[in-house]
Amino acid sequence: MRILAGALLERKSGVALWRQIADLIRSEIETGAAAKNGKLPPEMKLAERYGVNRHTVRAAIAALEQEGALRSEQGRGTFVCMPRRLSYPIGKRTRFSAGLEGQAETFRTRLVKTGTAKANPQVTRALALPEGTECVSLETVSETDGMPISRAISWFDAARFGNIAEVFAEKQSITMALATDGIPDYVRRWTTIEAHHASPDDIALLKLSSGAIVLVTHSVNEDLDNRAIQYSETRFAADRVELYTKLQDS
Amino acid sequence: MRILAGALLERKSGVALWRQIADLIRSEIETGAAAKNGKLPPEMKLAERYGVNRHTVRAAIAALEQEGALRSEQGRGTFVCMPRRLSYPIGKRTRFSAGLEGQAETFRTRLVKTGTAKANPQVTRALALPEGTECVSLETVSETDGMPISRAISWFDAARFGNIAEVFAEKQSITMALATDGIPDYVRRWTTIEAHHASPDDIALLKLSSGAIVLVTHSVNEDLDNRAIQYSETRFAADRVELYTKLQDS
DNA sequence: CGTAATTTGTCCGTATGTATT
DNA sequence: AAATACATACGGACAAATTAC
Repeated sequence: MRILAGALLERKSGVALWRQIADLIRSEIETGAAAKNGKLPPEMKLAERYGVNRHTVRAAIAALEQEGALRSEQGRGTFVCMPRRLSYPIGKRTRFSAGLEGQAETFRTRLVKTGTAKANPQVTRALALPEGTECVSLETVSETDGMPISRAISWFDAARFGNIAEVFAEKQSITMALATDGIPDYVRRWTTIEAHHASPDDIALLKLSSGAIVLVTHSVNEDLDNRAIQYSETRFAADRVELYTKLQDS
Repeated sequence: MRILAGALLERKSGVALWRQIADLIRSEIETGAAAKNGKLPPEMKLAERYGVNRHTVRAAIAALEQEGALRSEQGRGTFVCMPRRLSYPIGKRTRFSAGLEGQAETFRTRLVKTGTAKANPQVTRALALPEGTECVSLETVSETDGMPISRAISWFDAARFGNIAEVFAEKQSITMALATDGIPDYVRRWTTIEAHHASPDDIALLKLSSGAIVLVTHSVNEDLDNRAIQYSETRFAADRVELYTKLQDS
């Protein structure tokens, strides 16, 4: 019956079967295991494979259609419309769109929220500022081809970059906003990488499913005089990206 | 107070309420918003805050207990037990115990399994060997202070390092085993980083609870003549480590 | 010290949603 | 389409352990 699926699907896990199957199909699409030539097996075959009823598979497919990963056509079949995992380089010269060049058609970073406030110690320590310094925060969501890839909160010293939110709103790029503010170039000083369960905010902004994972990086960028100018927390949808580093100094 | 929760919690969304609340509490623990002095508010207060029944909160807490984030004691309360993360540097000169120096008392890498076989294409490509080349694999588990931190599978060209398993068994260190085999020094060429749900093997070997996360790195080490000598997959317990990189080349 | 208040653990029952047959 | 089984969520009651007074 459902002996095989019994190993993969859990029945009282708090997640409905159709949603688990949706998650499964999504991840199988990513590894290329589910779909030959971009076409999914028939619903009956899938129901058999997962050891569930056809109606349950249909609910899963409906959800994936809703979120844009699949498109099914009566009489023809169900087809994949979903990108593969992107490889995001974290190096000395980390830039969002430049790093993903060639892996997607369009790039966009959208401003979600901005504010100015006394920064918490974590931020001021990273930026080497006195505790309690006023900082500007920029909350953004980055997308490639309409799919959210990551969201970030960045902090800047309000005394030097008080207007960065407005400049960003115009230029749509932090690199360009910094250039306008007298920072022609900058490099990544360090990056820490953690993995966490997605928070409710992650789930909403990155369009994740509950139980999804995010790769969380904290990083500091510095100008060419080695002065810290930007501290960021970036949260990547872990099933859409891998991070990548090449030959690095100790 | 339950107006707020009403905006965050969705009923009939395919995800059980108790699971959504578990996600919420987990993220609040991480930001430190949920627990004062490491103690969670009483179940009744939480139920009130989220606008649900106490039993639903209990289900959420039980899930977080299962995954190792909370511990509740009858009559006393529910307490946070998220361990502090070790910071594991991935740099040009990545070494296990040297990297964690000062963060723990004892370090140990234990050999779990070893074998020789035709390597799969992923391995041979990384090592720049002809497809189907015989490779030695070493499966290890690394611990600090008795707590498993990571496990790794490393592959070496069998023609050059056919005896590395025996040498490792004696030396208890890959660096020393390579030195014995004529590799006085080596550097990290590249690293990719992904995050996944823990596999059954991860759960067993790293003593994780079900539902835990692993940080998965793939990496290649090369000798001083830039010849690839070692390809590794390392799986870190994500709630015990963060990865760290400093100033790195493009 | 004992007693009451707090807080978690367990049991019952009922209504509704989900999945299969 | 209907019957069945199970999971989810709620409500209440009381027991057991700990803490406060």
